[in-house]
Amino acid sequence: MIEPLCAIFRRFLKRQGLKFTGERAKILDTVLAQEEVFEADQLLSEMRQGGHRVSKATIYRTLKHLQDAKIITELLIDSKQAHYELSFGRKPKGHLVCVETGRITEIPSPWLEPVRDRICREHGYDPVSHRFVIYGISPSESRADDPAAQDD
Amino acid sequence: MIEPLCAIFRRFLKRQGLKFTGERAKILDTVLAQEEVFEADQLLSEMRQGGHRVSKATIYRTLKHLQDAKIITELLIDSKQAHYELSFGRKPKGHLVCVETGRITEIPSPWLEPVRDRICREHGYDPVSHRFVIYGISPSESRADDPAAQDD
DNA sequence: ATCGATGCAAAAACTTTGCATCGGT
DNA sequence: ACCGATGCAAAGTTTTTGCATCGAT
Repeated sequence: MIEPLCAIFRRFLKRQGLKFTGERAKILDTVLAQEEVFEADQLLSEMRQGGHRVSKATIYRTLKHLQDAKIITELLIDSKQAHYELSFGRKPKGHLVCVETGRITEIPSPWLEPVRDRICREHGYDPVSHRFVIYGISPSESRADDPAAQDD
Repeated sequence: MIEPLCAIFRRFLKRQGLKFTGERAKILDTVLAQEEVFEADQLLSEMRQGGHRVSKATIYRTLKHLQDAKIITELLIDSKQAHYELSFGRKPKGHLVCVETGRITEIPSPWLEPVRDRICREHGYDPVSHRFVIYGISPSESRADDPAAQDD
């Protein structure tokens, strides 16, 4: 049986001399409800819709702790805004991003980890993590772009 | 013999009904002088040091055109700031980033392109580009972190 | 002469921070 | 009771935009 992430976060906080507050619990709940990649902003509005009042500042502060606790991971999809995903107990995934719609699809890529470790070894680095992002145009979009494509 | 990038940029601009100005020429020169990954800010200060006065706005506007012209590529190293590198006529590279020093090393990874194309095909996507970034700790840094390491 | 380009400063978008107050432990 | 956490608003960063003027074609 799996230990709930809530308990894991709680333990992490205690170890750091930090407190497990109602706000942090609510934020973690909202994070756990995310099915896909999410942003700070999105959490805020979902929480407000759910009738929970939390400040932006607390969201950002908590996201940082969740990263330290290895519960979420920051992705690098674009350089304007931070994107996160649940990562606890999961192998790092790659991401396929549609440059037209912004849609993000996870792609399993277990073979990347050995590659990363080999490259780090070659450079004398200690591996920490890695990101693999593919940009493409999703099916419906590329068809719309192509005047030669016949749809019947 | 290789056509100078300046001419390529000029042609690109003309094709788009845009103008080749002194500022754009200077910015391209400065970009071409970059040996590694660079940022908008860095270009600005290097140009000012070189006695060229350009506005931040023009730098950003020109960087956008240089990307459209495929002369530079925006990397995704962190979500705070845009990083660029010269990319004209080069295969996409991966990047090894030291999380302690911020140092960025290019890593050739020609095998990623076929992987990208296969994954795109599987999802019905048209491939556009990809990014592969490895985070690690560079040799001297990881030694400094490790109290057991003996250096003699 | 046209119409895009420039510089400046203001605005925007995202994230961080200072401070008084609140609340876990 | 202590000391970290919160909310708010202000400040910080990076990037974008409006506008009057400049300049390439």
